[in-house]
Amino acid sequence: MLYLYNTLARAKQPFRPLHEGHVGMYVCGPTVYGDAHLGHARPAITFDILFRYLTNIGYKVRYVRNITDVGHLEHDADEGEDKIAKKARLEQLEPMEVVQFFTNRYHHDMEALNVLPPSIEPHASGHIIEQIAFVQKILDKGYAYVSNGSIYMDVERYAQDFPYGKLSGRNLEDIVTDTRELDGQDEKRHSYDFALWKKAAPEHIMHWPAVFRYSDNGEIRELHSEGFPGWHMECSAMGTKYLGEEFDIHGGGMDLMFPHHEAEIAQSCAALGHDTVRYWLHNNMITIAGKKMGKSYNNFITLRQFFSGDHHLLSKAFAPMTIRFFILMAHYRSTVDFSSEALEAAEKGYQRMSEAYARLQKLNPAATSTEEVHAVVAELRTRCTEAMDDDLNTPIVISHLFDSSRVINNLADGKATISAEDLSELRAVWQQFAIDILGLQLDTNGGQQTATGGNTAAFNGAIDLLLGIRLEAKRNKDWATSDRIRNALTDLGFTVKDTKDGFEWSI
RNA sequence: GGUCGGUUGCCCGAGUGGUUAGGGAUCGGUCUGCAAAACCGGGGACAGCAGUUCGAAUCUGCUACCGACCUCCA
Repeated sequence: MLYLYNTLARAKQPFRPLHEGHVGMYVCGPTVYGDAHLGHARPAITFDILFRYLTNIGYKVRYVRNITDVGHLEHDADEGEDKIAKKARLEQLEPMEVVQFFTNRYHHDMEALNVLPPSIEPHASGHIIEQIAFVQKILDKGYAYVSNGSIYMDVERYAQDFPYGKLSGRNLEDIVTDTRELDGQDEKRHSYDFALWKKAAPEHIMHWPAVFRYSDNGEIRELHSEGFPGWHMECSAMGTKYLGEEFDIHGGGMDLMFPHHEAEIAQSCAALGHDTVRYWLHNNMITIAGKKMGKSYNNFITLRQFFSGDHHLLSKAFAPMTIRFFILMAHYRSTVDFSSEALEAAEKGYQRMSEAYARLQKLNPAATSTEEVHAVVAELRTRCTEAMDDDLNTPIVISHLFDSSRVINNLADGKATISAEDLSELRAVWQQFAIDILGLQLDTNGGQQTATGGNTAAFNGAIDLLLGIRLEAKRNKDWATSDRIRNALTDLGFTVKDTKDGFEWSI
Protein backbone atom coordinates (compact mmCIF):
# COMPACT_ATOMS: atom_id res chain seq x y z
CA MET A 1 0.00 0.00 0.00
CA LEU A 2 1.46 3.32 -1.08
CA TYR A 3 1.57 6.04 1.55
CA LEU A 4 2.09 9.65 0.55
CA TYR A 5 2.69 12.66 2.75
CA ASN A 6 -0.27 14.95 2.24
CA THR A 7 0.52 18.54 3.14
CA LEU A 8 -3.17 19.13 3.83
CA ALA A 9 -3.12 16.52 6.58
CA ARG A 10 0.51 17.04 7.62
CA ALA A 11 0.76 13.28 7.68
CA LYS A 12 1.39 10.26 5.52
CA GLN A 13 -1.86 8.87 4.20
CA PRO A 14 -2.65 5.72 2.28
CA PHE A 15 -3.07 6.61 -1.36
CA ARG A 16 -6.47 5.73 -2.72
CA PRO A 17 -7.30 7.16 -6.12
CA LEU A 18 -10.64 8.71 -6.89
CA HIS A 19 -11.27 6.34 -9.76
CA GLU A 20 -9.99 2.85 -9.38
CA GLY A 21 -7.01 2.10 -11.55
CA HIS A 22 -6.59 5.72 -12.65
CA VAL A 23 -4.62 8.61 -11.23
CA GLY A 24 -4.81 12.27 -12.14
CA MET A 25 -1.74 14.27 -11.22
CA TYR A 26 -0.90 17.93 -11.73
CA VAL A 27 2.51 19.45 -11.09
CA CYS A 28 3.58 23.09 -11.30
CA GLY A 29 6.03 23.40 -14.15
CA PRO A 30 8.56 26.09 -14.97
CA THR A 31 8.15 29.70 -15.96
CA VAL A 32 10.14 29.75 -19.16
CA TYR A 33 12.13 32.93 -19.00
CA GLY A 34 15.49 31.37 -18.12
CA ASP A 35 17.41 28.12 -18.12
CA ALA A 36 16.39 25.47 -15.62
CA HIS A 37 18.68 25.28 -12.61
CA LEU A 38 19.32 22.52 -10.09
CA GLY A 39 16.30 23.60 -8.07
CA HIS A 40 14.03 22.97 -11.05
CA ALA A 41 15.37 19.45 -11.33
CA ARG A 42 14.03 18.57 -7.89
CA PRO A 43 10.27 18.63 -8.52
CA ALA A 44 10.77 17.35 -12.05
CA ILE A 45 12.63 14.30 -10.77
CA THR A 46 10.52 13.84 -7.64
CA PHE A 47 7.26 13.72 -9.54
CA ASP A 48 8.86 11.76 -12.35
CA ILE A 49 9.53 9.10 -9.72
CA LEU A 50 5.92 9.25 -8.56
CA PHE A 51 4.69 9.08 -12.16
CA ARG A 52 6.93 6.10 -12.85
CA TYR A 53 6.02 4.33 -9.63
CA LEU A 54 2.28 4.76 -10.02
CA THR A 55 2.56 3.50 -13.57
CA ASN A 56 4.75 0.63 -12.45
CA ILE A 57 2.28 -0.59 -9.86
CA GLY A 58 -0.43 -0.67 -12.44
CA TYR A 59 -2.19 2.68 -12.49
CA LYS A 60 -3.09 4.47 -15.64
CA VAL A 61 -1.75 7.93 -14.91
CA ARG A 62 -2.62 11.20 -16.55
CA TYR A 63 0.22 13.50 -15.64
CA VAL A 64 -0.22 17.20 -16.37
CA ARG A 65 2.69 19.58 -15.97
CA ASN A 66 2.20 23.12 -17.17
CA ILE A 67 4.46 25.57 -18.90
CA THR A 68 4.02 29.06 -17.52
CA ASP A 69 4.53 31.29 -20.51
CA VAL A 70 2.43 34.25 -19.47
CA GLY A 71 4.94 36.32 -17.64
CA HIS A 72 3.66 37.36 -14.28
CA LEU A 73 4.54 40.78 -13.01
CA GLU A 74 7.95 41.02 -11.50
CA HIS A 75 6.46 42.84 -8.56
CA ASP A 76 2.94 42.54 -7.34
CA ALA A 77 2.25 46.09 -8.30
CA ASP A 78 -0.19 47.66 -10.67
CA GLU A 79 2.41 48.71 -13.10
CA GLY A 80 5.52 47.16 -14.38
CA GLU A 81 6.80 44.53 -16.68
CA ASP A 82 6.33 40.84 -16.53
CA LYS A 83 9.32 38.57 -16.46
CA ILE A 84 9.00 37.29 -19.98
CA ALA A 85 8.38 40.71 -21.47
CA LYS A 86 11.45 42.02 -19.71
CA LYS A 87 13.57 39.21 -21.06
CA ALA A 88 12.13 39.78 -24.53
CA ARG A 89 12.97 43.47 -24.40
CA LEU A 90 16.52 42.80 -23.23
CA GLU A 91 17.12 40.24 -25.96
CA GLN A 92 15.07 42.11 -28.57
CA LEU A 93 12.83 39.17 -29.20
CA GLU A 94 9.14 38.50 -29.36
CA PRO A 95 7.91 37.25 -25.99
CA MET A 96 6.88 34.01 -27.66
CA GLU A 97 10.40 33.61 -29.02
CA VAL A 98 11.73 33.78 -25.49
CA VAL A 99 9.13 31.28 -24.37
CA GLN A 100 9.86 28.88 -27.20
CA PHE A 101 13.61 29.14 -26.72
CA PHE A 102 13.55 28.29 -23.04
CA THR A 103 10.84 25.69 -23.42
CA ASN A 104 13.01 23.86 -25.92
CA ARG A 105 15.98 24.04 -23.60
CA TYR A 106 13.90 22.88 -20.67
CA HIS A 107 12.79 19.84 -22.62
CA HIS A 108 16.34 19.10 -23.59
CA ASP A 109 17.55 19.30 -19.99
CA MET A 110 14.71 17.14 -18.72
CA GLU A 111 15.38 14.54 -21.34
CA ALA A 112 19.04 14.47 -20.31
CA LEU A 113 17.92 13.81 -16.74
CA ASN A 114 15.73 10.99 -18.06
CA VAL A 115 12.63 12.75 -16.79
CA LEU A 116 9.70 11.32 -18.73
CA PRO A 117 7.53 13.84 -20.55
CA PRO A 118 4.15 14.38 -18.90
CA SER A 119 0.97 13.17 -20.53
CA ILE A 120 -0.15 16.74 -21.17
CA GLU A 121 1.98 19.86 -21.03
CA PRO A 122 -0.45 22.76 -21.31
CA HIS A 123 0.73 26.32 -21.87
CA ALA A 124 -0.90 29.12 -19.93
CA SER A 125 -1.02 31.28 -23.04
CA GLY A 126 -3.00 28.58 -24.81
CA HIS A 127 -5.66 28.55 -22.11
CA ILE A 128 -6.63 32.19 -21.78
CA ILE A 129 -10.24 31.39 -22.65
CA GLU A 130 -10.47 28.77 -19.92
CA GLN A 131 -8.94 31.16 -17.43
CA ILE A 132 -11.38 33.93 -18.32
CA ALA A 133 -14.24 31.46 -17.88
CA PHE A 134 -12.86 30.44 -14.51
CA VAL A 135 -12.65 34.02 -13.35
CA GLN A 136 -16.23 34.52 -14.52
CA LYS A 137 -17.38 31.61 -12.35
CA ILE A 138 -15.77 33.17 -9.31
CA LEU A 139 -17.42 36.49 -10.11
CA ASP A 140 -20.77 34.73 -10.50
CA LYS A 141 -20.40 33.14 -7.09
CA GLY A 142 -19.71 36.50 -5.53
CA TYR A 143 -16.18 35.89 -4.34
CA ALA A 144 -14.50 38.47 -6.53
CA TYR A 145 -14.78 42.17 -7.20
CA VAL A 146 -13.89 44.54 -9.99
CA SER A 147 -11.52 47.36 -9.35
CA ASN A 148 -10.15 49.76 -11.91
CA GLY A 149 -10.51 47.27 -14.74
CA SER A 150 -8.94 44.38 -12.86
CA ILE A 151 -10.59 41.58 -10.92
CA TYR A 152 -9.52 40.52 -7.47
CA MET A 153 -10.32 37.62 -5.23
CA ASP A 154 -12.33 38.79 -2.26
CA VAL A 155 -10.46 36.75 0.28
CA GLU A 156 -12.40 38.02 3.27
CA ARG A 157 -15.71 37.09 1.66
CA TYR A 158 -14.28 33.73 0.69
CA ALA A 159 -13.01 33.08 4.21
CA GLN A 160 -16.54 33.40 5.53
CA ASP A 161 -17.53 30.27 3.61
CA PHE A 162 -14.30 28.30 3.28
CA PRO A 163 -11.24 27.83 5.45
CA TYR A 164 -8.67 30.07 3.81
CA GLY A 165 -5.10 29.11 4.69
CA LYS A 166 -5.66 25.47 5.50
CA LEU A 167 -2.82 24.24 3.33
CA SER A 168 -0.10 26.49 4.67
CA GLY A 169 -1.43 26.60 8.22
CA ARG A 170 -2.22 30.28 8.23
CA ASN A 171 -5.32 32.15 9.19
CA LEU A 172 -6.52 35.43 7.88
CA GLU A 173 -5.58 37.35 11.02
CA ASP A 174 -1.96 36.26 10.74
CA ILE A 175 -1.91 37.31 7.15
CA VAL A 176 -3.48 40.68 7.94
CA THR A 177 -0.89 41.52 10.53
CA ASP A 178 2.05 40.00 8.73
CA THR A 179 1.65 41.00 5.16
CA ARG A 180 4.25 43.51 4.25
CA GLU A 181 3.51 46.84 2.77
CA LEU A 182 3.78 46.59 -0.96
CA ASP A 183 3.47 49.19 -3.64
CA GLY A 184 0.44 49.59 -5.80
CA GLN A 185 -2.07 47.86 -3.59
CA ASP A 186 -4.61 50.64 -3.71
CA GLU A 187 -6.82 48.76 -6.15
CA LYS A 188 -7.31 45.96 -3.68
CA ARG A 189 -9.64 46.13 -0.77
CA HIS A 190 -7.23 44.17 1.35
CA SER A 191 -3.57 43.44 1.00
CA TYR A 192 -4.25 39.71 1.04
CA ASP A 193 -6.60 39.85 -1.95
CA PHE A 194 -4.96 38.59 -5.11
CA ALA A 195 -5.47 39.27 -8.78
CA LEU A 196 -7.61 36.98 -10.87
CA TRP A 197 -7.37 39.19 -13.93
CA LYS A 198 -5.16 42.22 -14.43
CA LYS A 199 -5.85 45.02 -16.80
CA ALA A 200 -2.70 45.49 -18.86
CA ALA A 201 -0.76 48.68 -18.50
CA PRO A 202 -0.04 50.34 -21.88
CA GLU A 203 3.56 49.11 -21.94
CA HIS A 204 2.56 45.58 -21.08
CA ILE A 205 3.16 43.45 -24.15
CA MET A 206 1.27 40.26 -23.42
CA HIS A 207 -2.44 40.90 -23.17
CA TRP A 208 -5.73 39.49 -24.34
CA PRO A 209 -9.23 40.92 -24.68
CA ALA A 210 -11.83 39.75 -22.20
CA VAL A 211 -15.38 40.55 -21.26
CA PHE A 212 -16.74 39.85 -17.81
CA ARG A 213 -20.21 40.25 -16.33
CA TYR A 214 -20.42 41.43 -12.80
CA SER A 215 -22.94 42.78 -10.39
CA ASP A 216 -22.63 46.37 -9.23
CA ASN A 217 -25.09 47.06 -6.44
CA GLY A 218 -27.53 44.63 -7.96
CA GLU A 219 -27.08 45.98 -11.47
CA ILE A 220 -25.46 43.68 -14.03
CA ARG A 221 -22.61 45.36 -15.82
CA GLU A 222 -20.02 44.32 -18.35
CA LEU A 223 -16.33 44.78 -17.92
CA HIS A 224 -14.24 44.99 -21.08
CA SER A 225 -10.68 44.52 -20.04
CA GLU A 226 -7.60 44.12 -22.16
CA GLY A 227 -5.34 42.22 -19.83
CA PHE A 228 -3.92 38.96 -18.62
CA PRO A 229 -4.80 36.33 -16.02
CA GLY A 230 -3.55 36.46 -12.46
CA TRP A 231 -0.64 34.22 -11.78
CA HIS A 232 -2.50 31.58 -9.78
CA MET A 233 -5.24 31.17 -12.34
CA GLU A 234 -3.61 28.95 -14.92
CA CYS A 235 -3.21 25.98 -12.57
CA SER A 236 -6.84 26.12 -11.44
CA ALA A 237 -8.10 26.41 -14.99
CA MET A 238 -5.82 23.87 -16.65
CA GLY A 239 -5.82 21.39 -13.79
CA THR A 240 -9.60 21.11 -13.76
CA LYS A 241 -9.82 21.20 -17.53
CA TYR A 242 -7.68 18.11 -18.01
CA LEU A 243 -8.16 16.25 -14.75
CA GLY A 244 -11.68 17.15 -13.74
CA GLU A 245 -13.24 19.15 -10.95
CA GLU A 246 -11.72 16.77 -8.48
CA PHE A 247 -8.47 14.92 -8.97
CA ASP A 248 -5.92 12.95 -6.98
CA ILE A 249 -2.55 14.63 -6.73
CA HIS A 250 -1.15 18.13 -7.00
CA GLY A 251 2.59 18.57 -6.66
CA GLY A 252 5.10 21.38 -6.58
CA GLY A 253 7.87 22.99 -4.60
CA MET A 254 7.37 23.89 -0.96
CA ASP A 255 7.93 27.52 -1.80
CA LEU A 256 4.73 27.48 -3.81
CA MET A 257 2.61 26.40 -0.88
CA PHE A 258 1.88 29.98 0.02
CA PRO A 259 0.53 31.95 -1.63
CA HIS A 260 0.32 30.06 -4.91
CA HIS A 261 -1.30 26.79 -3.87
CA GLU A 262 -3.38 28.43 -1.20
CA ALA A 263 -4.74 30.78 -3.84
CA GLU A 264 -5.37 27.88 -6.16
CA ILE A 265 -7.45 26.16 -3.52
CA ALA A 266 -9.39 29.35 -2.92
CA GLN A 267 -10.05 29.87 -6.61
CA SER A 268 -11.21 26.34 -7.14
CA CYS A 269 -13.41 26.24 -4.07
CA ALA A 270 -14.87 29.62 -4.94
CA ALA A 271 -15.67 28.61 -8.50
CA LEU A 272 -16.74 25.02 -7.90
CA GLY A 273 -17.91 25.03 -4.31
CA HIS A 274 -15.64 22.21 -3.26
CA ASP A 275 -12.01 21.14 -3.06
CA THR A 276 -10.29 19.99 -6.21
CA VAL A 277 -7.17 18.28 -4.97
CA ARG A 278 -7.09 15.28 -2.65
CA TYR A 279 -3.36 14.92 -2.05
CA TRP A 280 -1.06 17.92 -1.99
CA LEU A 281 2.61 16.93 -2.29
CA HIS A 282 5.53 19.30 -1.86
CA ASN A 283 9.18 18.73 -2.50
CA ASN A 284 11.75 20.52 -0.39
CA MET A 285 14.39 22.92 -1.64
CA ILE A 286 17.94 22.43 -2.78
CA THR A 287 20.29 24.59 -0.77
CA ILE A 288 23.73 25.87 -1.45
CA ALA A 289 25.86 26.78 1.55
CA GLY A 290 22.73 26.36 3.64
CA LYS A 291 20.68 28.85 1.63
CA LYS A 292 17.90 28.01 -0.74
CA MET A 293 19.06 27.91 -4.33
CA GLY A 294 16.80 30.26 -6.19
CA LYS A 295 16.43 33.02 -8.69
CA SER A 296 15.94 35.68 -6.06
CA TYR A 297 19.19 34.87 -4.26
CA ASN A 298 21.01 34.70 -7.55
CA ASN A 299 22.91 31.69 -6.24
CA PHE A 300 21.68 29.10 -8.71
CA ILE A 301 23.64 26.88 -11.02
CA THR A 302 21.88 25.90 -14.21
CA LEU A 303 21.65 22.30 -15.33
CA ARG A 304 23.60 23.21 -18.42
CA GLN A 305 26.40 24.52 -16.26
CA PHE A 306 26.49 21.22 -14.39
CA PHE A 307 26.63 19.30 -17.65
CA SER A 308 29.48 21.46 -18.98
CA GLY A 309 31.29 22.17 -15.71
CA ASP A 310 31.26 25.85 -16.60
CA HIS A 311 30.77 27.42 -13.18
CA HIS A 312 33.28 28.53 -10.60
CA LEU A 313 31.73 26.40 -7.84
CA LEU A 314 32.04 23.24 -9.91
CA SER A 315 35.24 21.23 -9.85
CA LYS A 316 34.32 19.54 -13.11
CA ALA A 317 31.43 18.66 -15.40
CA PHE A 318 28.80 16.31 -14.05
CA ALA A 319 26.79 13.84 -16.09
CA PRO A 320 23.01 14.24 -15.98
CA MET A 321 22.65 10.84 -14.34
CA THR A 322 24.96 11.96 -11.54
CA ILE A 323 22.59 14.86 -10.89
CA ARG A 324 19.61 12.55 -10.91
CA PHE A 325 21.31 10.10 -8.58
CA PHE A 326 22.41 12.90 -6.27
CA ILE A 327 18.83 14.11 -5.93
CA LEU A 328 17.49 10.60 -5.37
CA MET A 329 20.01 9.93 -2.60
CA ALA A 330 18.01 12.30 -0.40
CA HIS A 331 14.33 12.03 0.43
CA TYR A 332 12.23 14.53 -1.51
CA ARG A 333 10.88 16.23 1.61
CA SER A 334 14.35 16.96 3.01
CA THR A 335 16.47 19.82 1.90
CA VAL A 336 19.54 18.67 0.06
CA ASP A 337 22.64 20.76 0.30
CA PHE A 338 24.60 21.08 -2.89
CA SER A 339 28.37 21.10 -2.92
CA SER A 340 30.86 19.95 -5.48
CA GLU A 341 32.20 17.40 -2.99
CA ALA A 342 28.76 15.96 -2.32
CA LEU A 343 28.19 15.68 -6.03
CA GLU A 344 31.52 13.94 -6.55
CA ALA A 345 30.63 11.46 -3.82
CA ALA A 346 27.33 10.80 -5.57
CA GLU A 347 29.17 10.34 -8.83
CA LYS A 348 31.39 7.65 -7.36
CA GLY A 349 28.42 5.93 -5.78
CA TYR A 350 26.59 5.97 -9.07
CA GLN A 351 29.66 4.55 -10.76
CA ARG A 352 29.73 1.71 -8.26
CA MET A 353 26.10 0.94 -8.87
CA SER A 354 26.59 1.09 -12.60
CA GLU A 355 29.44 -1.36 -12.45
CA ALA A 356 27.42 -3.74 -10.34
CA TYR A 357 24.64 -3.54 -12.91
CA ALA A 358 27.06 -4.31 -15.72
CA ARG A 359 28.37 -7.32 -13.83
CA LEU A 360 24.88 -8.50 -13.07
CA GLN A 361 24.20 -8.81 -16.79
CA LYS A 362 27.24 -11.02 -17.24
CA LEU A 363 26.71 -13.41 -14.34
CA ASN A 364 26.23 -17.10 -15.03
CA PRO A 365 23.88 -19.19 -12.93
CA ALA A 366 24.98 -22.21 -10.93
CA ALA A 367 23.01 -25.15 -9.62
CA THR A 368 22.25 -23.50 -6.31
CA SER A 369 22.57 -20.17 -4.55
CA THR A 370 24.93 -19.55 -1.68
CA GLU A 371 22.93 -19.01 1.47
CA GLU A 372 23.67 -15.28 1.80
CA VAL A 373 22.98 -14.71 -1.87
CA HIS A 374 19.59 -16.33 -1.64
CA ALA A 375 18.76 -14.44 1.52
CA VAL A 376 19.44 -11.09 -0.11
CA VAL A 377 17.68 -11.92 -3.36
CA ALA A 378 14.63 -13.30 -1.60
CA GLU A 379 14.11 -10.08 0.36
CA LEU A 380 15.16 -7.48 -2.15
CA ARG A 381 11.92 -6.91 -4.01
CA THR A 382 9.89 -6.65 -0.83
CA ARG A 383 12.30 -4.23 0.76
CA CYS A 384 12.45 -1.96 -2.25
CA THR A 385 8.68 -1.98 -2.52
CA GLU A 386 8.29 -1.13 1.15
CA ALA A 387 10.68 1.78 0.76
CA MET A 388 8.82 3.17 -2.24
CA ASP A 389 5.48 2.67 -0.54
CA ASP A 390 6.74 4.71 2.39
CA ASP A 391 6.33 8.10 0.75
CA LEU A 392 8.80 7.38 -2.05
CA ASN A 393 11.85 6.71 0.07
CA THR A 394 14.36 6.55 -2.76
CA PRO A 395 17.47 6.70 -0.51
CA ILE A 396 16.38 3.46 1.11
CA VAL A 397 15.77 1.85 -2.26
CA ILE A 398 19.27 2.88 -3.25
CA SER A 399 20.75 1.48 -0.05
CA HIS A 400 19.10 -1.89 -0.78
CA LEU A 401 20.47 -1.84 -4.29
CA PHE A 402 23.92 -1.19 -2.84
CA ASP A 403 23.49 -4.13 -0.50
CA SER A 404 22.71 -6.31 -3.46
CA SER A 405 25.70 -4.81 -5.31
CA ARG A 406 27.93 -6.39 -2.73
CA VAL A 407 26.34 -9.73 -3.50
CA ILE A 408 26.77 -9.19 -7.23
CA ASN A 409 30.43 -8.33 -6.78
CA ASN A 410 30.96 -11.46 -4.73
CA LEU A 411 29.36 -13.49 -7.46
CA ALA A 412 31.48 -11.82 -10.12
CA ASP A 413 34.53 -12.66 -8.05
CA GLY A 414 33.47 -16.27 -7.92
CA LYS A 415 33.15 -16.17 -4.15
CA ALA A 416 29.53 -17.23 -4.20
CA THR A 417 27.05 -18.87 -6.54
CA ILE A 418 23.54 -18.07 -7.65
CA SER A 419 20.79 -20.28 -8.99
CA ALA A 420 19.14 -19.53 -12.32
CA GLU A 421 15.94 -18.68 -10.50
CA ASP A 422 17.59 -16.24 -8.11
CA LEU A 423 19.60 -14.68 -10.91
CA SER A 424 16.54 -13.95 -12.96
CA GLU A 425 14.78 -12.50 -9.90
CA LEU A 426 17.78 -10.32 -9.12
CA ARG A 427 17.89 -9.03 -12.68
CA ALA A 428 14.16 -8.40 -12.65
CA VAL A 429 14.32 -6.40 -9.44
CA TRP A 430 17.16 -4.24 -10.73
CA GLN A 431 15.30 -3.68 -13.95
CA GLN A 432 12.15 -2.68 -12.09
CA PHE A 433 13.59 -0.49 -9.39
CA ALA A 434 16.86 0.89 -10.73
CA ILE A 435 15.87 1.31 -14.39
CA ASP A 436 12.09 1.62 -14.51
CA ILE A 437 11.27 3.36 -11.23
CA LEU A 438 14.37 5.33 -10.28
CA GLY A 439 14.95 5.98 -13.96
CA LEU A 440 18.69 5.45 -13.77
CA GLN A 441 20.27 4.90 -17.14
CA LEU A 442 22.64 2.19 -16.06
CA ASP A 443 24.30 0.57 -18.99
CA THR A 444 26.13 -2.65 -19.41
CA ASN A 445 29.46 -0.94 -19.73
CA GLY A 446 29.77 0.26 -16.18
CA GLY A 447 28.00 3.55 -16.69
CA GLN A 448 30.82 5.15 -18.58
CA GLN A 449 30.48 6.75 -21.94
CA THR A 450 31.36 4.50 -24.80
CA ALA A 451 32.26 5.67 -28.25
CA THR A 452 30.17 8.44 -29.62
CA GLY A 453 28.65 8.11 -33.02
CA GLY A 454 27.13 5.11 -34.66
CA ASN A 455 29.97 2.63 -34.64
CA THR A 456 29.77 1.60 -31.01
CA ALA A 457 29.67 -2.09 -31.77
CA ALA A 458 32.70 -1.97 -34.01
CA PHE A 459 34.56 0.20 -31.54
CA ASN A 460 33.79 -2.08 -28.63
CA GLY A 461 34.78 -5.07 -30.69
CA ALA A 462 38.15 -3.54 -31.49
CA ILE A 463 38.92 -2.83 -27.84
CA ASP A 464 37.79 -6.30 -26.82
CA LEU A 465 40.10 -7.72 -29.49
CA LEU A 466 43.03 -5.69 -28.22
CA LEU A 467 42.45 -6.74 -24.65
CA GLY A 468 42.02 -10.32 -25.79
CA ILE A 469 45.52 -10.18 -27.20
CA ARG A 470 46.73 -8.70 -23.94
CA LEU A 471 45.08 -11.55 -22.04
CA GLU A 472 46.98 -14.01 -24.19
CA ALA A 473 50.22 -12.17 -23.53
CA LYS A 474 49.52 -12.30 -19.82
CA ARG A 475 48.97 -16.03 -19.98
CA ASN A 476 52.37 -16.31 -21.64
CA LYS A 477 53.79 -14.05 -18.92
CA ASP A 478 54.75 -11.58 -21.62
CA TRP A 479 54.42 -8.61 -19.27
CA ALA A 480 56.05 -6.22 -21.72
CA THR A 481 53.33 -6.67 -24.33
CA SER A 482 50.62 -6.81 -21.70
CA ASP A 483 51.67 -3.55 -20.06
CA ARG A 484 52.25 -1.89 -23.39
CA ILE A 485 48.67 -2.46 -24.41
CA ARG A 486 47.27 -1.38 -21.06
CA ASN A 487 49.47 1.70 -20.81
CA ALA A 488 48.65 2.76 -24.33
CA LEU A 489 44.95 2.39 -23.68
CA THR A 490 45.30 4.25 -20.39
CA ASP A 491 47.01 7.11 -22.19
CA LEU A 492 44.09 7.25 -24.59
CA GLY A 493 41.73 7.62 -21.69
CA PHE A 494 40.63 4.06 -21.11
CA THR A 495 40.43 2.35 -17.77
CA VAL A 496 41.37 -1.31 -17.83
CA LYS A 497 40.54 -3.62 -14.95
CA ASP A 498 41.61 -7.25 -14.76
CA THR A 499 39.12 -9.71 -13.40
CA LYS A 500 39.49 -13.29 -12.30
CA ASP A 501 39.52 -14.70 -15.80
CA GLY A 502 39.20 -11.74 -18.11
CA PHE A 503 38.98 -7.96 -18.15
CA GLU A 504 36.69 -4.99 -17.95
CA TRP A 505 37.21 -1.66 -19.61
CA SER A 506 35.62 1.69 -19.83
CA ILE A 507 36.48 5.10 -21.19
C1' G B 1 7.26 39.59 14.49
C1' G B 2 3.90 35.28 12.78
C1' U B 3 3.66 30.18 10.78
C1' C B 4 6.42 25.85 9.73
C1' G B 5 10.69 22.80 9.50
C1' G B 6 15.65 21.36 10.65
C1' U B 7 20.36 20.33 13.89
C1' U B 8 22.93 12.58 12.89
C1' G B 9 29.99 10.16 12.51
C1' C B 10 35.58 13.61 8.50
C1' C B 11 31.58 14.71 4.40
C1' C B 12 26.70 13.61 2.08
C1' G B 13 22.44 11.33 3.88
C1' A B 14 18.31 7.50 5.86
C1' G B 15 15.93 6.05 10.11
C1' U B 16 13.03 4.19 14.19
C1' G B 17 11.39 3.71 21.40
C1' G B 18 15.51 -1.84 22.27
C1' U B 19 18.31 -4.97 16.44
C1' U B 20 24.55 -2.84 10.80
C1' A B 21 20.97 2.32 6.92
C1' G B 22 23.61 3.37 2.54
C1' G B 23 27.30 6.20 -0.20
C1' G B 24 31.97 9.03 -0.22
C1' A B 25 36.64 9.73 2.40
C1' U B 26 40.15 7.33 5.63
C1' C B 27 42.98 3.26 7.99
C1' G B 28 44.32 -2.12 8.15
C1' G B 29 44.03 -6.78 5.55
C1' U B 30 42.97 -10.48 1.34
C1' C B 31 43.58 -11.10 -3.84
C1' U B 32 47.04 -9.59 -7.92
C1' G B 33 53.39 -10.26 -12.20
C1' C B 34 52.39 -4.91 -11.29
C1' A B 35 48.16 -1.69 -11.22
C1' A B 36 43.08 -1.04 -10.90
C1' A B 37 38.78 -3.20 -9.30
C1' A B 38 36.59 -6.34 -5.88
C1' C B 39 36.14 -8.46 -1.09
C1' C B 40 36.79 -8.54 4.39
C1' G B 41 37.53 -5.66 8.70
C1' G B 42 38.38 -1.05 11.94
C1' G B 43 37.56 3.64 13.90
C1' G B 44 33.92 7.40 14.08
C1' A B 45 27.02 9.85 15.61
C1' C B 46 22.79 11.22 16.94
C1' A B 47 23.15 20.25 19.02
C1' G B 48 22.83 21.19 24.68
C1' C B 49 20.12 20.55 29.28
C1' A B 50 16.16 18.33 31.95
C1' G B 51 12.13 14.82 32.01
C1' U B 52 8.94 10.23 30.67
C1' U B 53 10.60 4.95 30.24
C1' C B 54 13.20 -1.29 32.16
C1' G B 55 15.38 1.13 27.79
C1' A B 56 15.49 7.44 23.77
C1' A B 57 19.28 9.57 18.41
C1' U B 58 13.84 8.22 18.23
C1' C B 59 8.55 10.79 22.94
C1' U B 60 7.93 15.65 26.13
C1' G B 61 9.73 20.48 27.77
C1' C B 62 13.31 24.29 27.70
C1' U B 63 17.82 26.54 25.51
C1' A B 64 21.10 27.50 21.44
C1' C B 65 21.95 27.66 16.38
C1' C B 66 20.28 27.18 11.10
C1' G B 67 16.67 27.54 7.35
C1' A B 68 11.84 28.05 4.57
C1' C B 69 7.41 30.83 3.87
C1' C B 70 4.89 35.54 4.98
C1' U B 71 7.23 39.35 -2.12
C1' C B 72 8.67 36.59 -7.74
C1' C B 73 10.71 31.78 -6.66
C1' A B 74 10.83 24.63 -8.02
